[in-house]
Amino acid sequence: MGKVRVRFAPSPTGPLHIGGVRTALYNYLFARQLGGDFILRIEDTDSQRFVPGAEDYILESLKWCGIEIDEGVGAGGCHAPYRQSERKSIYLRYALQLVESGNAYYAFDSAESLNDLRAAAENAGEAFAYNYKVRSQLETSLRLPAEEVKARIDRGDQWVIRFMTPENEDVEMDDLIRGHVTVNTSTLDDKVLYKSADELPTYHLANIVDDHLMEITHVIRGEEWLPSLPLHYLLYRSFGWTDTQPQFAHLPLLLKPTGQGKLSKRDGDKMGFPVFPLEWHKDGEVSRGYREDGYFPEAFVNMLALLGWNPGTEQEIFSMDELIAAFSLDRVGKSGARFSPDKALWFNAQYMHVRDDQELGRDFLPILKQHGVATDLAKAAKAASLIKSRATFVKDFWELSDFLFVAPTTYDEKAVAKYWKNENPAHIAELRAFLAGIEDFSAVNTHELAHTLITEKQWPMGQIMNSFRLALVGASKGPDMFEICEFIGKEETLARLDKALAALGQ
RNA sequence: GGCCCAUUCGUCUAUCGGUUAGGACGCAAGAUUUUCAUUCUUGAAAGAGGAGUUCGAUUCUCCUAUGGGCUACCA
Repeated sequence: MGKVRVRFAPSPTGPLHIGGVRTALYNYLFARQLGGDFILRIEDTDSQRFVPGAEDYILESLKWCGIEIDEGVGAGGCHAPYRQSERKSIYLRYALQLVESGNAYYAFDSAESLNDLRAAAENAGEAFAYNYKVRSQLETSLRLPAEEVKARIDRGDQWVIRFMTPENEDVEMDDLIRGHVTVNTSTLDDKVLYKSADELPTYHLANIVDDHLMEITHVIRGEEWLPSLPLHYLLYRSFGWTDTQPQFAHLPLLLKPTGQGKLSKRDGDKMGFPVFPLEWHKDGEVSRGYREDGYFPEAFVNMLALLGWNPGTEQEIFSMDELIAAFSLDRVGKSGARFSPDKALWFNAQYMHVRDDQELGRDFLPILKQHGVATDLAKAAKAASLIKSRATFVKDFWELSDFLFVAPTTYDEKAVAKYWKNENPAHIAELRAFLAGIEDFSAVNTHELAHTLITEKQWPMGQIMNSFRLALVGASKGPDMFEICEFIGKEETLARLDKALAALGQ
């Protein structure tokens, strides 16, 4: 087999949701592992549903995720253009080719007459299907004389070209994930392939023609396409392209966290988690995005990769390179995966714990500034190193470390009641005097000296340390006490102790 | 309604006929720690139901149930 070529072919009808991102990711992983090409094609054949900005959104989302486009919109390539609206001139030829070979026909039915037929069928308790049973009685080139057909077209009547689905034939299909699937063609209807109204093909035609022209070898897409796979097989056969037909893999869908149905745009807003990679603005409404919520792209990608695929080992944390090496379509599950916000949080926390301090410091700096703290990168990075093990997002940092930058103004009542009693205040006063005599205020040094003092004096360690923490932090939280001392410095440490002794009494 | 796909702890999942059915999230308990976390240990928690096939089925087949998708001149 030649070079592997896969495509991600979204429709720019709105923001990509995480299911779409996962489809792109799997395509990308598959291509990268096999040294193939990952192509981005924009399927904008529906002029009605086109949403401005959606294409940029898709591009930016892929970029944020670290999914690199080898060819296509945003990258160029020898099969350009990659936007179907810019390829519209090529599709009619192919539709006509099918008409000529007897695999498709013209249909002149109006939208109203079709609606009437549907309504009539519904009244009779059945579903209307445009298929072998009815097509010869409708306004089609199958029934109308050739001259009449030509006259109508010349006259400018609107028409569509429909695929003539063969009757009662079993289509045998193979799916890389689902295995062998058989469907009888009599259950299918004659899909519209091309419409004269806007001179545009429908998804089915454009998709097959472009995949063929772009030499796509593997089609990896969502399960919602499985029902149209027989049509696609038939289309390849009618064109005579069976020998180069791509292999198919239909991915299970992403389901709502609770309740039923596939994940949809509104779920996020309702349940308080993002369904989009990036924030999306539309008509004054804002839909949350993973990026804006503070997720690391690596964590987001890692989480998504494991939703429907697993490596068969117990490894859960994967870098993109590791995913590329480990990914395989035959380890993709068959059933829909319910998306879990909790797990997403956990993944981000895992990446947070090992995140570079400098990088975290850079992200923390503007937040500090917002709170009126003027400090430098070194301090922000140091603070990050002290608190990242208890954070999920950088946005948690301030709440977890405000005491590193601002002296407490209040003291937690419960902590006061629990620790600021008995001999403790007096011991704290003694500790304050002791610390005042220490030159080297590094955490290791103060730790050692203070521990020695407390041990020699036989003070209760837990009581003293907690009182100490209460005085410096104002609450029972935060990193190692001596790390805090080092961070705020000797002067501030002593000042806070004085303040606490004054405020809480001895 | 019709067609197609799926079904293991609450959730994501491992198992490719023989296992005390494993891991992770979440939950609970405990350990460590000067606090809060982190980390570690432990615990509760699953094969939808029914028929087959087989010496033996979570695993293979069928039926039922349930869930999902599709059923547009949308993708």
